[in-house]
Amino acid sequence: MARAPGGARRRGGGSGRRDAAAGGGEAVRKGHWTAEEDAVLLEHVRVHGPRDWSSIRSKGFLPRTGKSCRLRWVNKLRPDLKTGCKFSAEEERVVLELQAQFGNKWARISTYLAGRTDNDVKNFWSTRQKRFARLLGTPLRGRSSRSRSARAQAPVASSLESRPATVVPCLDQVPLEGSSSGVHPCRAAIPFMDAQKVPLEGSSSGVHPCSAATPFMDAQSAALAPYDWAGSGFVSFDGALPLASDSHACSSSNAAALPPLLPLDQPPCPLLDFPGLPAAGWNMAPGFANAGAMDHLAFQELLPVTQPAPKMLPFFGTECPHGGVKSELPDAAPDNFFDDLPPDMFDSLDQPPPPLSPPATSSGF
DNA sequence: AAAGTGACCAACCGCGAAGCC
DNA sequence: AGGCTTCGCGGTTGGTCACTT
Repeated sequence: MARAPGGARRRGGGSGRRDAAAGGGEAVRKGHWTAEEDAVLLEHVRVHGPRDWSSIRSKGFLPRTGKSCRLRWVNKLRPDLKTGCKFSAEEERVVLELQAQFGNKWARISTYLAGRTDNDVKNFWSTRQKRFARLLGTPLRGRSSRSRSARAQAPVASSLESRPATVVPCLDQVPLEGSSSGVHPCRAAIPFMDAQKVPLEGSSSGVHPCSAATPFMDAQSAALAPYDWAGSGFVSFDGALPLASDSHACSSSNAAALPPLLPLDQPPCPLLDFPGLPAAGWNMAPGFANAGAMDHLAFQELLPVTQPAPKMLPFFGTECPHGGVKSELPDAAPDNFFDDLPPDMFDSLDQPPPPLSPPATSSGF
């Protein structure tokens, strides 16, 4: 949703309050950022890189805490962000699957989504949870489940994350469009898979999810997952999306003993080359053109970006005028592709994930 | 047209981890 | 080793816009 530029709105009303309390006497500005502040921050990043946030204030560049500066950079000023673009169906799918895999590790999840921040993902998920809660008539614990008016009347409860033993909404009770009755929730819940063919955990087939999932995707589903890693075990149904640095490992005879296999340990590194970058507007340090989760690495090594990073997630559709992309999956994958699914559909898979081989260190973790 | 509500978004806070001295 | 500082993350809050009633 296109919004008034930062600074147009003021949190708490007025022209941005100043907290004189924090710090040693000097007022710390809070609230929305002005264009001038953004410019100062950008200049600081240009010169020093996305680091030394505290020095921004200590050196008197901005009356903002380092924390606030970092947040502003990460969420709004980073040049590789998609701003103003809703999550596409594919992004939505990725979020769902990674959330099932990682839980509410938004920062981690966001590394797999070009141009999306943890805040984006978090907000997206939260909104989605609320939507489903409403659809299912199963109020979420916590603020998210309440309408604004209700919010004002009730104390804030626990977070979404702190839900107790998960109650997986019974899909039988959910009027799923096109869902076939009698299908195991795991099957029904994943419409882009051929529900009848997805091997269930504990099935006697002995088919490793890695090798099993892909071939069972129907043609249309496959078309919806054009990213290259979709074909190598992107989806698994044994509780967690597997991670694997070597997709060939899936074919190993002792596949069951293998670490998780999701071939995502190469996070969409530096991500997209966004034509909408303000590259011409401000001089980015070398390596910043594709700075993302790799901010620090990119800057530390000052890797010149000699060629655009591959578009890791080209399926997101056409580019938005301001640098993001619009979903372009008209009929096959409507934007509300998952809208008919219960919010906790992956909760049944949300068991403590097996020890993951951490994503490649290049991911910045 | 106004009120109510949902969706989206920006930014804050608290906490924990990591790094430094 | 322990305290302090900085940074990063997840959760939460509150504002605005858009849509519905």
